[in-house]
Amino acid sequence: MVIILVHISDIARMAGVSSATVSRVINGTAKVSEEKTRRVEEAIHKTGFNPNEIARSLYKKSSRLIGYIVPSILNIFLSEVGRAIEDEAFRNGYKMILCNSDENPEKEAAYIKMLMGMNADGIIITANNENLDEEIRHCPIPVVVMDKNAGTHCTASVQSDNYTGGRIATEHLIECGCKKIVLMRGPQQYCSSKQRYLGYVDACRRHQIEPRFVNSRYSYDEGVESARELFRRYPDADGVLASTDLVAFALYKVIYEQKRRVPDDVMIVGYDDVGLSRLMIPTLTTVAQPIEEIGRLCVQLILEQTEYGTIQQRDNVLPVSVKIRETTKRKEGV
Amino acid sequence: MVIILVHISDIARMAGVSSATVSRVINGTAKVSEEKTRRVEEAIHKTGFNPNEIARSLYKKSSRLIGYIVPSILNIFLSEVGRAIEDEAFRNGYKMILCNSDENPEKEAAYIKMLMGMNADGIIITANNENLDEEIRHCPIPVVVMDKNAGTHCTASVQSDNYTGGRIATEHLIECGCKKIVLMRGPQQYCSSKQRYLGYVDACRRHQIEPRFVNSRYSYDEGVESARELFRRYPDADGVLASTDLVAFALYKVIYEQKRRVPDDVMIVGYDDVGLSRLMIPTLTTVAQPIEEIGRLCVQLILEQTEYGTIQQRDNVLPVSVKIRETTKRKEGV
DNA sequence: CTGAAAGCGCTTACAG
DNA sequence: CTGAAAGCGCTTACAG
Repeated sequence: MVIILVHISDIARMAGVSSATVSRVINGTAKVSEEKTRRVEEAIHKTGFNPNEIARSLYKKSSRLIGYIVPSILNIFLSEVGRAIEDEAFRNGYKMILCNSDENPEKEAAYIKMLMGMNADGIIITANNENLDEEIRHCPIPVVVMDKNAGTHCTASVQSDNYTGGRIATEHLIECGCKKIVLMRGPQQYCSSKQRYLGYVDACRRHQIEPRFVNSRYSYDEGVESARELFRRYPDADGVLASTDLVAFALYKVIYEQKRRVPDDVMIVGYDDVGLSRLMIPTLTTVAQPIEEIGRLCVQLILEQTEYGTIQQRDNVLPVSVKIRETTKRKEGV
Repeated sequence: MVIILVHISDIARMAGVSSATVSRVINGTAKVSEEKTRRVEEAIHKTGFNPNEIARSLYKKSSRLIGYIVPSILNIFLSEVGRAIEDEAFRNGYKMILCNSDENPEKEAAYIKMLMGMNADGIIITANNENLDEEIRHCPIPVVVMDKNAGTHCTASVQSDNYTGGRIATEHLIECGCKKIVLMRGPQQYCSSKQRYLGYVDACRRHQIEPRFVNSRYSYDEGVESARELFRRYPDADGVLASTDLVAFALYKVIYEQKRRVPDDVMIVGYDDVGLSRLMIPTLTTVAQPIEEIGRLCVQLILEQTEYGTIQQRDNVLPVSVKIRETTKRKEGV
């Protein structure tokens, strides 16, 4: 089957006008007489003409494409943010290119270069690359950094209030009556983890509780290791703050192995509030990041920069809250 | 900060050659003298020149972009396939545009139109849209349909062997000694679900077991409903085939509520083998779809069609296998 | 081996 | 209001 592509010149010929006029009708960029408008619209309708975006992009220097660069979409939190970004992009006529970097700086650089070459309108990136700021120094398109502070060369940053997250999670456990609270502390080179740690420590201090922690990365398997270490070092722990919901899930496994009861022996608070946390058994109390809003704001910032050439607020910190579910419960007599 | 974009003409001037020669050096499309090649490469290196892909696309009518249209990336299986697609695309210098359709035909159509307008090189779609085939009839770019049979107008299809999946899952439960096996049957308008059902029924017949089923959609919440109905209708069920791993997870919840023991009272087999199935407690026996391979093949088919204008095998059915974990166990004396 | 020229399919000053 | 022309930044016949 041969499919004949129709171009703007075909429409022009059919409607007896110039290509310029057709373009004006399509984009509404200038007044066109009613009669010609009608003829153009008819021709477009009849042929199913779909303007070539690439040609338009070349002239406009904008492809209405946004790159989302993350370690991996297999990380549920990043996947949920990606969904939110894609939604907001779609609403505004943009498309999202998904880029999994595996935290590999070369892959990140390759993607940034690709996106630049494509006249992407913006990049949303979450990376732990030391050189990222240098990397995007010569990037002519807006770069929004997610989940960390804005470097010198990026356009803006969006993150949630990790300090408060760490603090209120701890306070919640304290209110529930926990005395031996242990933090599964995420990698301290991530400023999100560092902030949560600080929030945790401050809450402990304020309530005269001794801070304890084990280091924990964000993957499930490493979560299992950390959880084992946790109960080795703190066998009497009665409250645990997991670094993510997935790590909390890993913690469940160890708790199950050790036949500890939740929440009676140990209470648990996760972090992120991904969809999964509501499904776990027992359902997981967790610190909810405003995932929808994070995604929406990242896109909005890019549109703002593209449209006005500047941005109202460069560093954006979104509020978090504790979603109380079955893994925490106020103890009798507290 | 002003970023000066360098163009091919700048390189040409710096190297004292024509743009054509620069292009030839970059693309290796023709012999260029050593001396000029050196000068061009030097200029490119010095300026960090990054060719404008949009301009190239316009001429080449290929943007090296592949669209992945799915109901939602929040579906873990689709997210994992997406990761595999993106990997394979990256390896070949392609980028993936992620499109969540929410099973909304209008969104699907909008995305297909967008992708056509962008000279995308291919579309990978999984949809249950009756009119999809008509939709892509006038689509000049290759369309690979995932998880269902190829319609008349699509380029190719990729799916795993759902009939066998249903059959071997059932046989596994039978071998484990289950007598009252219930299928949580996915929507029968999906041919994948239908095939699994047929495989289940055939396995039952062959072993003189009566087929039983409850209808179940693919979401967690609907899974919970179906699981409740299941034990209402078949309180003595000793083996359950869940329609997906996520539905199996929903089943866990109901089983937990009803204090049934797994695998002693009920054995469970999931479907898909998403990462989550290995993390569940107990770990889930499931029918593994070759996720990596599905993604890779979808991309390969598009490249094949793009490169050769034809495809070796239009309908592709990939093998499945049972991954045995803790939810099934051979009963004593079987 | 190499350059001038045409062309990819649009959009927008410019002139009327 | 409208069209002819130039231009977006590349690539590739074409001619030498």
